[in-house]
Amino acid sequence: MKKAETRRAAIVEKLADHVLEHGLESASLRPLAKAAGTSDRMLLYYFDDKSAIVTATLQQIAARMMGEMSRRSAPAPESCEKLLVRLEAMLDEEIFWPYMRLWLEIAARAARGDGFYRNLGEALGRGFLEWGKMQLDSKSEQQRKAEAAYLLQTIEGMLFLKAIGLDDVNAVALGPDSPRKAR
Amino acid sequence: MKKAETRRAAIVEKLADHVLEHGLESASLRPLAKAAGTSDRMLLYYFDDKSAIVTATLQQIAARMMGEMSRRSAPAPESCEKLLVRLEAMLDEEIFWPYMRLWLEIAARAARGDGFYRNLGEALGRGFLEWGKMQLDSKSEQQRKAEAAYLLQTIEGMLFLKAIGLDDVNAVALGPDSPRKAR
DNA sequence: CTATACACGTAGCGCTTGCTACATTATTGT
DNA sequence: ACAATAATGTAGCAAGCGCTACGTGTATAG
Repeated sequence: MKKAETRRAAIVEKLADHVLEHGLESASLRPLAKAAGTSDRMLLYYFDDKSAIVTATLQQIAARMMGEMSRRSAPAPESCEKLLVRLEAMLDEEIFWPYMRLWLEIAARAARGDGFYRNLGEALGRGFLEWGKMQLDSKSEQQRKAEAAYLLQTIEGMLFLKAIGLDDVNAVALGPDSPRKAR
Repeated sequence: MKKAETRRAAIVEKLADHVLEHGLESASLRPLAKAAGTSDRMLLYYFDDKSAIVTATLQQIAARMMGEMSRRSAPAPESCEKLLVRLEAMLDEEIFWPYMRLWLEIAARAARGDGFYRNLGEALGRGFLEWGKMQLDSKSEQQRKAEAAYLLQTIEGMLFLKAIGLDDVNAVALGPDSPRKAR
């Protein structure tokens, strides 16, 4: 009873580690089971089917990510530019990269029309918007919304370019000659 | 001799259709062969192995995409803002969506460290930068570079948000209250 | 002490994956 | 016409996929 839940939770922890390291593509039952120190048979004993396993694992990962994010919240709201600088720095922290490349995988599956990943992606995206709004010291609610949206769009663009090895382009796009800085 | 090349080219056309519609994930030999009206056996007769098939197919797709892009080049260079509007419109053309979601898949694989997709992604990204530079009427070379980078980063951000169903957020991020528009 | 529910191993099913061995038919160049 | 070569069909392999049937040991409740 209680033991089952404990064991289940321990398994999910290890599954989260594995998925963060190897992605969804290699998330098939036997490798997952091995990573969790059990068998495919037992994974399907603790969970209904594979999709339940993936759901629980991604929930765990989302929780971890949320923890990392809130640990990096500013003590007080700040300006959009300053927040962007902090987000930029986060993207370069190696701790975030596993989450980020997984995030890309989720987006790719959502783009293919998979409803599960589409809903998940939308929820996580809107979650970020809420987090962003709380960090911002915008003048109006309209502006708060617009700035949060701007930040989300921008860091996703940065994520994408980083993924394909164009970090230098990111630097230029945020540099002094960019329209972002032109005022 | 010539017949072989012709047949090969015809096959690649159909493979490109299939990959554009169903993505790389479902690009396994037997489905591909079926889409091309042949057998897995014959695919491996015309190509060395699966990776050669994928390479040829993606080359064909890149060529098609390039055609669509150049067909939409402005007659004369234009400002960064105007070009962004045109790119925004392209992203909403249904004809581009198959390319865009495939583009996301490539980025996701590149982020996972797959060298093949990393190189491909970087090459395509830099190709876009060149295209963008040619469309821009920037004042200096520095600015041309920065604006092209800005455009690439921005449309990738838009692509990402569109993928997870946040088109509304895109609209807000480009709207009047966004820092992008702040004088 | 025994009956029952839980926990887990072993083995396998039917299917798909990339790829190959072998044989056969078409199409050539001479 | 014939020999060589190109093109294609049939079958199958070993591995991996999600999932299940069936057994067995073990803990616990009556």
